Amino acid sequence: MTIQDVARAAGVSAMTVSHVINDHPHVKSETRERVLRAIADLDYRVNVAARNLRTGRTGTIGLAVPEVDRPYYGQLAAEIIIAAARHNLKVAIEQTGASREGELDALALSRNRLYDGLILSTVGLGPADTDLLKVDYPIVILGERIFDGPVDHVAMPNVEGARAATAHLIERGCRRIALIDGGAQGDEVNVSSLRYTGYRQALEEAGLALDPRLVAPTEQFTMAGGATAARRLADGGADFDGVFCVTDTVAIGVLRGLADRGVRVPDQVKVIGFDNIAEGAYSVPSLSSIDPDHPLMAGTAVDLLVSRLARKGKQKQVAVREFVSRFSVVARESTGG
Amino acid sequence: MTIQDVARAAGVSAMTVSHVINDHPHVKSETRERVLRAIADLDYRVNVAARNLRTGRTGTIGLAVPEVDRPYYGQLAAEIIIAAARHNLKVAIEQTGASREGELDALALSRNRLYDGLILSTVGLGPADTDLLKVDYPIVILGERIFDGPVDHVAMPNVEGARAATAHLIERGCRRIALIDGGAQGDEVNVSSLRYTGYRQALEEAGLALDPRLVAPTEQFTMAGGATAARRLADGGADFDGVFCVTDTVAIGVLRGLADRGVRVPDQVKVIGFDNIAEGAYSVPSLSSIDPDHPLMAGTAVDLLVSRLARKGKQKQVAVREFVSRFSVVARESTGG
DNA sequence: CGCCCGATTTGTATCGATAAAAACTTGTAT
DNA sequence: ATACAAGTTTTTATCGATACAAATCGGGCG
Repeated sequence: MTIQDVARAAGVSAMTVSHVINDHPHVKSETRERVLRAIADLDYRVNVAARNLRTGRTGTIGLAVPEVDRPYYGQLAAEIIIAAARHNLKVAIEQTGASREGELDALALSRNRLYDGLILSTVGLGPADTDLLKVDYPIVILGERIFDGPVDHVAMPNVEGARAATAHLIERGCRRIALIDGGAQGDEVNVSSLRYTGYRQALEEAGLALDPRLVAPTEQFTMAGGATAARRLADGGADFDGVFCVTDTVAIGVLRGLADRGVRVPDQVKVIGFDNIAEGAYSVPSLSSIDPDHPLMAGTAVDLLVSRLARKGKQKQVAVREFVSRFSVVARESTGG
Repeated sequence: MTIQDVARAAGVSAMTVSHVINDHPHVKSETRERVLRAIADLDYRVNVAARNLRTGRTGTIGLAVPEVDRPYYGQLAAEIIIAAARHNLKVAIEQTGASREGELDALALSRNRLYDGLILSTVGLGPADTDLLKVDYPIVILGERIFDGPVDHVAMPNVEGARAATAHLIERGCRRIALIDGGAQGDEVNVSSLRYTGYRQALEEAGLALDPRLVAPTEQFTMAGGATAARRLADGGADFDGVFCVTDTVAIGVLRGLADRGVRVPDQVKVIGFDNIAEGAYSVPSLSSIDPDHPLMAGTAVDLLVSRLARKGKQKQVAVREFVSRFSVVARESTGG
């Protein structure tokens, strides 16, 4: 079942069929009808592999995220699929396992031309990998800027959001605010370090001291990690009345960890996260958070990618673009009372 | 940068390069070395579109799920990606939006030969669509059996699991057990109706009457739907001391809805879900559930698909296979006390 | 009536890899 | 030395669609 069969059935050439399929102008409507009928009769479908080979386009973009089963990334993926569909693009999802190698693998796959472009949610790649991003297909990085990277970049307002989250706790009466983050990893600039900065700034602005005993690291941004960190914090003896968690997923784990120790939220301790994942609206207590406007981020990431896809051959000298999303504070029960 | 360039650089023919790439035997190791060096020097990558066209295989399987951002499907997708990787297969995720059209679209895409096979998590397709599944590439259905469908099928032990869940509530002392499910849709066999059957059986076995006022429908299997149903139930005046929810996602919404009405879980009402999603272990209270062994289901689905991929040309007369997973009851706080 | 122009249709070459089979090597048995 | 088998490499054709360019058609106009 090829375009040739359709051509034969419709009594035209293969090229005419191709023109019909691709909505080219200059096809008599009577001919178009005949071709369309033949296509329907034979139940013909284009062979995308052949088309890809000839055109060099696949109509698919790659999305590489650490893990699809983490709510944040699942929701991000859903948004990106929606945004890509607006441009008639399919999305193939890669899991990088939050590792540098996984992210490099994702880059390598695009080089196989499986995808026309790649949206890469980085966690593991660092400034040292800048060179690896100098490839001949479009990339958009979702996450922290890779220093001087040669690619477009969509980021959250990490510092400002974290500052607002912490300020929100202060406003609600907290004075001894714990931070649960990824721990310092040298001088690296990442989600954790940026949000730590925002936390520090907010404390400073309010004239509150930063107590190192209240900074609890968790290696993984998971519910398990959050629960463990919260229990450790509660067991540590240091007094605290608020917790800012590096992500909502961690925060949900923290709510659980505090419940394990009989700490009442928000009465004794108030909790706020970052990301505004859907689950936060349904936890008990419901979770206050920073909403970085995911649909906007997803839409922007796809738009940036698409604009470079279009500009394939010609003037590829478009300046690297940087987009930082906006945010809003979503106050729910966990900081109420 | 093609295989020809590599051949030239290595001083061999394109076929020899192809043999090296595909690990064919009968390549002198000295020649292999030379080719590999040329590949590395030129940083060559195969053009998968060309390979796909020639071989008719894409190395990618499709996974069509209602929505990736629902925890159950996200976790399922993650498991399937892992299982597929064991067979060197990539997974492309489609969202069907839980609609019949979306599921049909996913089928159509495979017909475009974008994928070698399809794992389809059905919600909308019914017995009437049996014919549409008679296609020339392998399909595995994840979900309820489409009556007499011509394809392999992986299911959960819905009736037995639901019965066990309800029995668990009874065992913990519940006597007036509510059900939150998808509502009856005619005689259709689906997740909702099967789990309803299990619920009914368990009540019967325990000699408890089925009170229609305790059967609360929710159109969507979402947290929002669960919360709404729970609030309606609590407001309805009918007395109840247990709730069996059709899925964990709904159950988490139910926990929220009950909290909204000041109903204490598990003191006043015990709650159990179905699926054992990761979030259930971290909710407050943590959620009891039925664990249908997702890794086993995902692995089986991929294995079934792969076994048909291998048998492409030859004897395709392998009987349709049916796999029903096992389950276990996971008791947590929501049915404790 | 012949010419020209735009609209419509078609022929040809090609994208890059690999299947199939032919051709060439080498080693070994006769 | 000769033939043959096994190992190694190359030649040729092809997968199915589309870019490009050329051919054909159908009025309108001088």
